[in-house]
Amino acid sequence: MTTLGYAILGLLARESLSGYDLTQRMKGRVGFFWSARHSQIYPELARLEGDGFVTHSVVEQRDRPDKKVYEITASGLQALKGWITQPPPEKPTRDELTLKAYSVWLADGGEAARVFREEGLKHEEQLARYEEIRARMEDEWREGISDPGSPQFASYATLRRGIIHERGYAEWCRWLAEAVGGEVPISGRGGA
Amino acid sequence: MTTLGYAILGLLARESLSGYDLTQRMKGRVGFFWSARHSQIYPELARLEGDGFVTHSVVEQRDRPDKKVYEITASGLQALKGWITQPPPEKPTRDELTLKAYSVWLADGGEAARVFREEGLKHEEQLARYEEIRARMEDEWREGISDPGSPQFASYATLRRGIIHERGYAEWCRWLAEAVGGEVPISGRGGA
DNA sequence: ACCCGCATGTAAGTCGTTACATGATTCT
DNA sequence: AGAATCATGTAACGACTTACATGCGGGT
Repeated sequence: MTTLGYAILGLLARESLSGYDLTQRMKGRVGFFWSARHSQIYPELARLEGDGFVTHSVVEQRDRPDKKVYEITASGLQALKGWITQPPPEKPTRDELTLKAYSVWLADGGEAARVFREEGLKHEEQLARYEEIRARMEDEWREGISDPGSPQFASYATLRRGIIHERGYAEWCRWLAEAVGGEVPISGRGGA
Repeated sequence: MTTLGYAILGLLARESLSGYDLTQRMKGRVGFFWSARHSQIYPELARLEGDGFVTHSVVEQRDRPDKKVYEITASGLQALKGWITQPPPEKPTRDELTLKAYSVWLADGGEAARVFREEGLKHEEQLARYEEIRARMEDEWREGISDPGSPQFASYATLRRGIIHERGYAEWCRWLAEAVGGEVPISGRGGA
């Protein structure tokens, strides 16, 4: 069983979805630390069905093309449950920006500062988006969030991971940009 | 040019190394956010040499097998410099533990708490190792660290990234373990 | 007529891991 | 004699990306 398989089961455990719906949720989506394209999802769904972890039923639609809606089976739910509490295999971290930092001593200070400042901004923006979602969650799901047995709690947990990640990354970028370049441009030349 | 190619050039810009030496430095090593096995490194070195980014010379050794020592060329250094200040393509984050958290609402609270507590410990241990290295760096490289034009500074920068990463990850694991399980076992049953 | 969103697939290629393969030298 | 480290490669496989391919229905 692949990790992608469990990612799909994790979504189907919450609600039945078509391959297309799954693809939408896997598009680098908020709070969900995995991603996949439709070209990977459709074959994986076939494999999951072959293993008896999901079943599908065709839903006919008038105004749109028909779709196959996938549902998790008891066997699939069992497999998913078993996977959750198994310690994950540790995979080496690969981060291209940090790799660039490893060679930053060779670069022009100003240019390097610009890159790390820009990347820092991206993470700050993502952080802001996450904080907004968090505010909405804490507002709308007051009970769910405090109940570890609810999917809302789990969503909140992954979101928290995202917030901590972005906060730390942004902090590091800002520090490094400052250290290599120093001077922040007084007013931009109009570019991004 | 692949990212691995730049990772190798980044190491060779600091010192000339053999494929074997490169492999040692790529074994999930401290402060260096990339990794590769020898089976990937040797072919990549051949490719880099074909592109004129590195050259090698055979060094004969009496007490050990001979080795090919690779050196970065002017062209290789130029390519590396150009790469550093290019914004990296954003790649989707894939984190299996966070994915597990997304389905944690289905799991037994105690078992889940154990997993996240254990993972948290691993990150705390890695953090401790990083902090130790940092202390030594700050002690031994006092000048290098404050000079953005020195490789020591760059090493320190990647190490800082590692520290922030581990700190954030450990914090999240502790929070989640607490939230799902609560009670910490008074005394272990002897296991890890 | 053309583009966009919905909907589902296959094929080719890249990157990385695991396994296969060989050989020298040193230590026990 | 056998294990461990140094040293360099190739082959098979799996995961993921990009591109190819098709078709319906609605809006401009």
